[in-house]
Amino acid sequence: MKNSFISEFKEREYFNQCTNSGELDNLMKKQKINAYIGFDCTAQSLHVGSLLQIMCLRMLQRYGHRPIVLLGGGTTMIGDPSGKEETRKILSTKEINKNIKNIKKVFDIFLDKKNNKTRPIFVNNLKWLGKLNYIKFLREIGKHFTINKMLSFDSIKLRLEREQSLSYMEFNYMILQAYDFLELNNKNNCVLQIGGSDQWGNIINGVDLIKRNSGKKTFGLTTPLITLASGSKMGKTERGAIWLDKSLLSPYDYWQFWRNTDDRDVIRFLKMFTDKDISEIDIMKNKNINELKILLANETTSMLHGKAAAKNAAKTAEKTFSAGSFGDELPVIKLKKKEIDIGINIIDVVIRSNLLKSKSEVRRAIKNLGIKVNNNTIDKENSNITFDDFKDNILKLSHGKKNHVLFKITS
RNA sequence: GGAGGGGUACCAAAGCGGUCAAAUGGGGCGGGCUGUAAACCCGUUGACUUCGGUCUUCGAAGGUUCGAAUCCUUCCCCCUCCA
Repeated sequence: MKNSFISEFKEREYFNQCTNSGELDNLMKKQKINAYIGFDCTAQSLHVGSLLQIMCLRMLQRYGHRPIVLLGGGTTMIGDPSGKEETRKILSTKEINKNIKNIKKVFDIFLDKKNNKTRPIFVNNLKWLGKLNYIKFLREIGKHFTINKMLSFDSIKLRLEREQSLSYMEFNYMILQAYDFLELNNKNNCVLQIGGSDQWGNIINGVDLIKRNSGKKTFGLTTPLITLASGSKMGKTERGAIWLDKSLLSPYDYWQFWRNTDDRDVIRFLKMFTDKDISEIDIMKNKNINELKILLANETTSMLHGKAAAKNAAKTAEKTFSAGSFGDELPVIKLKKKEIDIGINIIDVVIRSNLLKSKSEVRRAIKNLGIKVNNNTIDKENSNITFDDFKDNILKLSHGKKNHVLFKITS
């Protein structure tokens, strides 16, 4: 049973549901297959919420299978009602194309493009969805779907039960996704669709459609929704999404995200989000939990941003937290010499750092002893920053224990 | 179509003419303890402020009043029951 895609899939806790995992396992042992995952292109990039799916694609490659990355240029124009309370905002084609271009970069990083046998195929479903003829589509595809069944799917049912409006446009989403699978099955011999657990309904619709339309057997496989030990969804922090894009989230912040993992999630995340062998992780289990967190942060960060960036992030964290100093991965803000000559208030400096948004927040933070300059707590809100506060032209400003910014003087 | 209930800050939910920038809980943020964890304890949670105050907010728009989240009118949206 060892060393099969499905068994490792289960060991790493990627497994939620499968249309027929025994049969799929046999198939994947016997031959190399093409499998696809679709990605929504509503946002300008992907965030950790998609990371598990990306890891699935990587694993496919490791077992010699070929991943197909479907960037939903067409379906994004419709909007998946799954798990959504309201209709999504409708994006223009231009915006979607811009997003697709940027999202593709993520896969260029995570997936291996050198091996000819496993090199990923990128497709945009707008290519076929955009050309569909309505009457023809209804006659050939629409006839396989019964409204009775469509109404029973969670994505639809929940919306109707809550009497939230569901447009005819969105109602068609699952058919389009099913059609995607059919198309990929025909054109690319794709026999497996993987997705998050919320995609189950959409996926089995595709499996059914292919069966009815061409009599071929295909598979669906889903991953669980990752909830944190604290009960919340992964990847959504108050400060914003954990983007897989260094222009939206710095390597250091990405590293910090993993470093701050809840104790109870560390082993699970090592299995899910690193390439470490399961056996290796099992041995490490008893290691110091903080070392494991650092390992997790290093592994995940180097996978996305490269070894050097991970190392820098780790070094900066080490200096900032353990040595009470600072590292060069911290954000740097420039301050003009003249501004200090004139006299610049601590409140304005904090605002400039973007650590806090309003002056009231800053005043509050000062009152709560949450603002520090070079590790010294500020307790008066009407103090000024002076040249003496800069050592080697650097001033470290902190909000709380984890948020630091460096200031430098420029003439 | 008929009858009733409701829309309050990030969320849930009190308030029902002045003492309301609005109880309470959750969440967030900060402090303490620790391990950049969890749990727990404390503080804080509209904006601006010369710290005296000032300005904007309770579905939307009007009105009554010295004064409205609270009363009236119209409109929009949601929920429950009946047909």
